[in-house]
Amino acid sequence: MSRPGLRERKKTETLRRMQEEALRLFEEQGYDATTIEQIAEAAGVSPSTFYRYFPTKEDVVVQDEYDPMIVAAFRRQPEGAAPIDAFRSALAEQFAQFSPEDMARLRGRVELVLSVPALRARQVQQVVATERMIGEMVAERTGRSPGDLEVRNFAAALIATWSAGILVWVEGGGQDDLTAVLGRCLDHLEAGVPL
Amino acid sequence: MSRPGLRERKKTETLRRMQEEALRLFEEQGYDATTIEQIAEAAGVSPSTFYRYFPTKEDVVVQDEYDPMIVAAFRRQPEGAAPIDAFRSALAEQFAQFSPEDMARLRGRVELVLSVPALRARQVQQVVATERMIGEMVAERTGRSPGDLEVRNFAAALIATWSAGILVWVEGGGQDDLTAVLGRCLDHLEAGVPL
DNA sequence: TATCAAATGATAGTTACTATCAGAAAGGGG
DNA sequence: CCCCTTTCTGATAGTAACTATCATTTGATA
Repeated sequence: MSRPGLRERKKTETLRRMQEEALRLFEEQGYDATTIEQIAEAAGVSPSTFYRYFPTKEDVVVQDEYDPMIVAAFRRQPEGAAPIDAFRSALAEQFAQFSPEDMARLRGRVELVLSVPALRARQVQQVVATERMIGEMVAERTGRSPGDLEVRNFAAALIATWSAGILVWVEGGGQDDLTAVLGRCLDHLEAGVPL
Repeated sequence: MSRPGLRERKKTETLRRMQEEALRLFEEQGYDATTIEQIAEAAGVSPSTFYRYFPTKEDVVVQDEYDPMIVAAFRRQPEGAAPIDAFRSALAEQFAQFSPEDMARLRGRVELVLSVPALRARQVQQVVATERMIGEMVAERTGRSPGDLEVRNFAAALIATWSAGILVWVEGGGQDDLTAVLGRCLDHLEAGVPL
């Protein structure tokens, strides 16, 4: 029953502080120019402690809570729906409950990740994991094998469209309605990406 | 007129030797367990020289000559053709002149890249660059802007399909006809990735 | 052969990351 | 309140990728 004890509170507090200071330093002096020592120093811990919380420097930035949320939303869609429609609904549901601050944070993070090669690389691993999850879910829904060429192709194309949409959205300054942009991407994909 | 002098021949020879020895060592003892020092030693050069040829350890493996070739083949396709058809032809033309040895090498390299996270990350940069080039070419052909949402989406989906096809091909042991696999992927994409 | 430019090797340094171990701090039982 | 166990932290030492710099060698050229 007992709420999180002092020990656990201290841990989450330390984690939050390290992330905050790290992002601040990255913005102030750039990602590469910021050392682990500086981050640890700013957060009032030793470098050893930093590595206990984050396996790599990149992980301070790239630790996605959104992808799993959207995958979960996808899973909640009715069984009968076409996979692409299920995904469309899942995206809409998810972003509908994002506050403007959430959107701004998302955009800021995407911009940082885009500007630092090491972070971009790390982000890709996340995306690949998400692609695999989607592939597995779709395989289950349609009664196909996860290794099926079309299942793989569907998942790959879906992720690609999703990413392209977010990129264009960020490049546009985050002014447009993200759900609408992604909707247009999905429509275009469903039509066979004609030009 | 004069053919490449001794100097240049030595350079390409050194490059080839370093790549060869690196791949051998990677296979024998693993990527991470192989140091630059060992590669340099095996190739009979100093570590300094290694870094003069390859900016990073990853670049010994990931330095694609195929992507540019396919982009060039794409560029050679008739102006009037639909972009997706142009790409289909470009792929077919390209792989048609691959020897079985080339195919085996391609497969081996893909497998190595897949198995090492650092290499996968590096490979992505290449793919992103290729995606951009395709986007620009398509924009030019269709008279649209390179930042156009549909142009971006087309390029992203195309690259995704391409990658998915190669992955499935490699997972199948490279037995299937790669051109056929990629053809099926493109057909599926053109149909709107239905499931 | 003498000269110039390019390629190489050697050295020293920075930084991300790992391994290990001793000490501090939190939790639970008497 | 004190002891004991567990968990977290800090310090130290080390590896290896990568950078910067400079002296040396080697291919090209006149």
